[in-house]
Amino acid sequence: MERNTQQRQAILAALKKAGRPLSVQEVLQSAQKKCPGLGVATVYRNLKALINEEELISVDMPGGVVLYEIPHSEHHHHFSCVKCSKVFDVEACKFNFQKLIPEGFQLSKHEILLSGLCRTCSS
Amino acid sequence: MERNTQQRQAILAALKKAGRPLSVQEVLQSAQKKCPGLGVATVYRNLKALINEEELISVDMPGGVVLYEIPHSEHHHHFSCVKCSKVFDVEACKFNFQKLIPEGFQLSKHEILLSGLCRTCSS
DNA sequence: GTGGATGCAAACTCTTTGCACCTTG
DNA sequence: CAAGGTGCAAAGAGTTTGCATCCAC
Repeated sequence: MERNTQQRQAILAALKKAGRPLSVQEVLQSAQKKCPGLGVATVYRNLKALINEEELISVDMPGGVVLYEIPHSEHHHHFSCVKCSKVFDVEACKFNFQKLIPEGFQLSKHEILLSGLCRTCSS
Repeated sequence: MERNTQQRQAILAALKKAGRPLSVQEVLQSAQKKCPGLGVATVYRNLKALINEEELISVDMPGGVVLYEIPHSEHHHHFSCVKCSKVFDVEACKFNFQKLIPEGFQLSKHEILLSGLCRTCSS
C-alpha cells in the first residue's frame, strides 16, 4: 500500500488529531468526517498496512480490544482509565525486567499496562 | 454458579494440571478427556463464573487471546515465548510505577507482559 | 422434585476476503 | 491508462444466548 489516498489521509489525520490510542471504531468515526462513505474494511486494511510500514503501532488492551496510535516517542507505555476508558501514554521506564525472569530465558520485549483513574476522573 | 458439576470439576482439573495459563480451546480439549461431550458454551460459562468467584484469573495476550489460570501466587506477571507461544509466570516485581504516571493520576493496577525466548527455545 | 447447569444451534460481534468499480500517479 | 485501493456484502472466527433437557442437591 503506497498510494496516498483520501481514505489513508483521513485515517492518519484522525490518529494525529486524537493524540492518544484509538480503537478501530473511533478511527472510522473520526475519519468519516473528512471522508464520508469510508468503509470499515478500508480502515482495517489501512491500519494493517500502516503497522507494516511502521507508521503506526498497535496497543493490545484487556478484552481483546486493539488500539492504534502514531509512534511519537521512542519507548513508552500506557495508562488506561477505569472510569472513562481513555488510554494515555506514560513516560519511558528504566526498570530492569531481566532480573524478573528465570535463568536461561531471553528477554526481548516488555509491555506495561497501568490502570486507575486519570486526572479528570480522579477529581 | 455454585453447583459442583462434573464439567466444572473437569475444567478446574485441567487448569490445575497444566500449571500455566491456558486458552479456552486448551481448557476445552483437556477437560473433554475427563468429560466427553463437554461443550464450548459450558467452558465459557464456567470460566466466566470462576473468574467472578475469584477462583481463576484471566490473562490478556496480544492479538485478543485470553488465557486462564489458577491464581497460585499473590502477585506475578507473565512471560510469553515468541517461539513456542507458551506463557510462563514470572516472579513479583517491586518496581514503583507510580512515578511513571502524570500528576493527578491514580494508579490502582499494573500488568506486565514480557516476551522473548524461554529456556527450551533459547538453547 | 426443582432450580441451576448443560448441550446444541442460532445469533452476535468483530475482522477478513472476493469482486466489480473507481482513483491515483 | 493501469495497477492498486475502495466499498459492499458475504464469509470466517470467536463468543454469547435461548431453550429444552438433565442432574446435583
